[in-house]
Amino acid sequence: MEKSLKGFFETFLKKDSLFSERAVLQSQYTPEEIIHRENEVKQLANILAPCLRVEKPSNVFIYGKTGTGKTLTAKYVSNQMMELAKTNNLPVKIIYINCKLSKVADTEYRLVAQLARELGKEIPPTGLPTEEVYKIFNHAITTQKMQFILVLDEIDQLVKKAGDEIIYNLTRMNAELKNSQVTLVGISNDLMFTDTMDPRVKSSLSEEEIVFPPYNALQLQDILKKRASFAFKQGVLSDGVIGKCAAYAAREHGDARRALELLRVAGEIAERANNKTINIEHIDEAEEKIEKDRIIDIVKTQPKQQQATLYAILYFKKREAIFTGEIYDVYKQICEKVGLRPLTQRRVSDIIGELDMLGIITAKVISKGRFGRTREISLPIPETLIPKIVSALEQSMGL
DNA sequence: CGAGATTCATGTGAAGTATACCTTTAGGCTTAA
DNA sequence: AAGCCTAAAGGTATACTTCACATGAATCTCGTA
Repeated sequence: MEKSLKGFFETFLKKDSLFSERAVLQSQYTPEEIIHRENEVKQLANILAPCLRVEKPSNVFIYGKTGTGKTLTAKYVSNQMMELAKTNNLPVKIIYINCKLSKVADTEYRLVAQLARELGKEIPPTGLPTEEVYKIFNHAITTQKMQFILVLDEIDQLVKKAGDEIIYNLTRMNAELKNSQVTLVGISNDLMFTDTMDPRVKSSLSEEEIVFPPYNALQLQDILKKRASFAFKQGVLSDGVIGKCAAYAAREHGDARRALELLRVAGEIAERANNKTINIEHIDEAEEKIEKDRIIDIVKTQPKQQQATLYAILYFKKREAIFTGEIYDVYKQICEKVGLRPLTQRRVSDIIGELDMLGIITAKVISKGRFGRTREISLPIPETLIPKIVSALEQSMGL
């Protein structure tokens, strides 16, 4: 056993990789230059530039669908500015926060706490009055005498969950600050979400707006080609692979992140299968794997109650439409089996809503007329994945 | 036959509760001078 | 006397419960043709 494992590692080392620089395809990677987004980069830079002269820039609201380069552009521009600020010793600080990473910034308290932590303050996970955390944050900002730019990614998630007062409070901070100023950059991929906001908040957040249109198939190809040339060794990509990736992604409203991921995973699959080149079939496989990993990951990291609820839903997998009441009955049985204290239907109803938000299930409120009113739940997940999710759930709940 | 009332099963909002965690404060004990 | 530790008091955020009311179309009711 030991020997064969050693052998495995040895051949693994000897086997030459298809990749020359895998990181280039990973989503956190920020390339040296951004193609097909020159305009947006310029716009954002123009808007934010005043802070280099220690004047307050306008707040900016950026929106566009997923994978249209919003985050990338924001990061790119902020990196450049930070660098410039550093070399010229300018008092500028940019803080980037992704509001979607739950547990990091999905309530007012958590967001402000996270902001304060970015400034090196220790904030407990609970216990302090939110007001107090604001004070700490305020203090941290005032003492540093700087231009602060807060980049709030996926801001729609935050507002949906915690209301728009947060943004109002943040924009209002400037009135009280003497030395420093705060500029907000909100990033959202939900175009409609500003409609639900208080008009005052809306207008203060979007003093400037930048819209990111989706990439078209050609632009996607350019991007993929560019990255692929860094990421892979020469000649490992078969003809048509890039085209297919781009086509896939273009179909999904021009999502470049997805296209890149597709390419990377396809590469990994090919490599693992000891293939010398990446073929079109690998792309199909990659597509499946990505979807699977994404869902399994979400499912596994859910709290127990959410898992139990989901398990109850999956119990009905064959049926098209499932109703809340049925789910709750099954859910209670599951709780008993696993030794979990069952929650009330009220709460389970909310949990179903949360699962819907996560995109694992689709829940729609319908009225069945004489037979009451309920949520109609269905699974947008491919059939083949369900057994895998079920076993992942069973494992993590100890069934 | 059709308009309006009824009804069902659950959605949904508000308010209350339990839990986990925080800071502050006041003793009580230890320690060093 | 000063310093440090601990426990109690007083406070908050979050997840959840309880209570009460809101919904909205299928079905029922009843007046009318």
